[in-house]
This record gives sequence, structure tokens and C-alpha cells, in this order.
Amino acid sequence: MGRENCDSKVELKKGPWTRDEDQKLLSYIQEHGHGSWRSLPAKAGLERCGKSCRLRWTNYLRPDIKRGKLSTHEEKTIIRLHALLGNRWSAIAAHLPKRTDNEIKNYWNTRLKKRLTRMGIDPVTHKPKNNPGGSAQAANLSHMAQWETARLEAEARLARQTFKLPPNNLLHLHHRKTTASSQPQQQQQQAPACLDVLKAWQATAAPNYCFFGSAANLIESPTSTLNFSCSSHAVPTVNNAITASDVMPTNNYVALQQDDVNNLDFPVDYYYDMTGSLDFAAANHNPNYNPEFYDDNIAAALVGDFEYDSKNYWNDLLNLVSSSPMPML
DNA sequence: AAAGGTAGCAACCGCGGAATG
DNA sequence: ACATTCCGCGGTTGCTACCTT
Repeated sequence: MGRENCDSKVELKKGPWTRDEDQKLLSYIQEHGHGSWRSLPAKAGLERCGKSCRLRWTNYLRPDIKRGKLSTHEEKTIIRLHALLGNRWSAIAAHLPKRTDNEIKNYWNTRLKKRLTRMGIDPVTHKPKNNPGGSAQAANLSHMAQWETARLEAEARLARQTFKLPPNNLLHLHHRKTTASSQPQQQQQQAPACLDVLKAWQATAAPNYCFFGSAANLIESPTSTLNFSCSSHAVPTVNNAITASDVMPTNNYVALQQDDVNNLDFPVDYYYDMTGSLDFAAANHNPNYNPEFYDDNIAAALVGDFEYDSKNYWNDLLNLVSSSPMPML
């Protein structure tokens, strides 16, 4: 098998990237797009393997990456998603705008996992270590997770098939607001018809809870293939279900500007919850949503000096996924 | 001040699977 | 149908900065 590897006969450079190498890669991709990663290094004048170039680009050089400390809200999102999806970093990253799967994985392994362990919670099962009960709930949650996993994978395939954008689309990353607003019709028409199926599934299977990861909620993960964005003025909720015309490829994502925020017809905080980092229940008008619990109890638990209420934590997770019946596999 | 330990993070590796011929 | 190429993912490694003794 012709595995992609870096052990070529020609000695290729490994290890940390230099500023010069970064500049070469960046300017080449900005000018030509990455195209085939395998052939890129030679064209760009780099003595690296294509895989190394791809990694450097996706995890570090891309202009649409947010770096720096993760917010408490992002931490909560990671923990909740990890409880449902496990170590599916790319799927988790799909729900965290501008964060890479590698960054999330590192953050989990170096901080969150330890923090949960310190709190007496098994970071794998998300169950309190001294309370192995709740097996029915665990099975239910696992079942939900399977559904979500399968759905994410389907969406990923769909995205790959439908939005095979030309490499030079990367050139638009720095000025998406203007480009997107000037070409919405054509792009919107490219939205996959199958999104309606997803929408229908969400509307029928989860009428009160849109479950996380509707196409419109998948916002600008730099590495995930699940990259759709909704137009800034058509924030979908259960009562305002998305349509194919609300969805367009990430490369045409309209970054929110102050003007956009001013024109929204709902509270800005709410909008940020919908887009910045998911607050599932709130975003979908879940009647079980208890903001006091989320914002105070979990946040306090995450800080570490709070006697964690594992029962509430568990119930909270279940509330997220079981507000409505799901079809059995 | 030096040595050892630890945390954080960038980068590498190997695998699975999709795409292509 | 099969072989090969390519890409993306998750696990792991290794380097560096910081902290502790």
C-alpha cells in the first residue's frame, strides 16, 4: 500500500518549522491554493513532505484560526461533546468556531482530563468514579451518541462531495464579508439538497430539541470537513428551521461585524450562544434548559473548588439529548 | 544557581477509508 | 473488482518553558 509517509529516499526536513518555511508555505498557498499536498513541497520550494505541510497549514498557518486561551464556554462545550462523542476531536472541533481538532485534543489531554479526574469524574465515561450507577442512562446516552456520530459522518461525506471548492478559494479567507455578500445566490444554490433530509430528521425526531450540529450550527472549524455556515441574519432555531438557502460553504462565511449585530432582531447574547460556542439547550429553546445550573454549577465545578454534583451533571447531559424520542437503530 | 520534574503544545506516525485509475 | 494514491483522523512523541526543590 502506498501509505502517505515522510520517509522518502530524499532526506526531508522534520521538526519545528522555521519562519522562512512558514512564509514559503503561506505565500504559495495564498497564491495557488494547496492543490495536491504531495506535490506542494517541491512547488513551494520546501524540503518537507506534503503531510507535514498540510499539518502545518491546518493547525497553525491558516488565517481563520483563533489562537489563545479557550473560554469557559468553549471548555463546557468540549466537555459536553466529549461526553457524547468521545475522542472524536474533529467532530468536536466542528462545533467550536475557529478551533482546530489538534488544539482541542491537546487541551483535553493536558487540562480538562486532569481537571475532571481531580473532581472524581472518569474522563472517559464522564461518570463519577464512586458512583457507577445509572447504567440505563448510560446506555441511552451511548445510543444518542451513536446517532450523532453516524449523522456527523454522513454530513462530513456530504460536505466533501458537495463542496469540492477550487484551491484558490482560500484567497478569500481574509475578506469573506465582502465576497460573500456579493455572491450569495450562486453559492446558496450549491447547498446540498440532502440538508433538507437532515433538517427533516431534526424536525421530526427532535421537535423540541434540535440536537447539536445542525448544518447551520457547524461554524467554521478550521480543520473539520463539516463546514457550513448560516447567513448572519437567518439564525435557525426549532421555530425557524434552516433551509438550504440559509446554508453556504464555509469559505463564504460572513464574519459577524458590529453592523450585523446591531441589525439582529434578537439579543446579542443569544446570538453569540448560537454561533460563538454552542449552548445547546438555550439555543434551541429547550424547556429543560436551566441557565442557572449551566452557568453557575458547571462553571463552578470547572473552576475546581466546588463539590461537584454528579447527579445533576449526569441529568444535565441526559436532558441535552433526551428531550424527545429518537428513532431506534 | 543548578538540577529535576511537569505542563503545554507543535509535530510526527500509522491507520482507515475515500477517491481514482 | 482491484491496486494505488491521497487525505484526514486520533494517538503519541519530543521539545521548550516554567516551576519546584
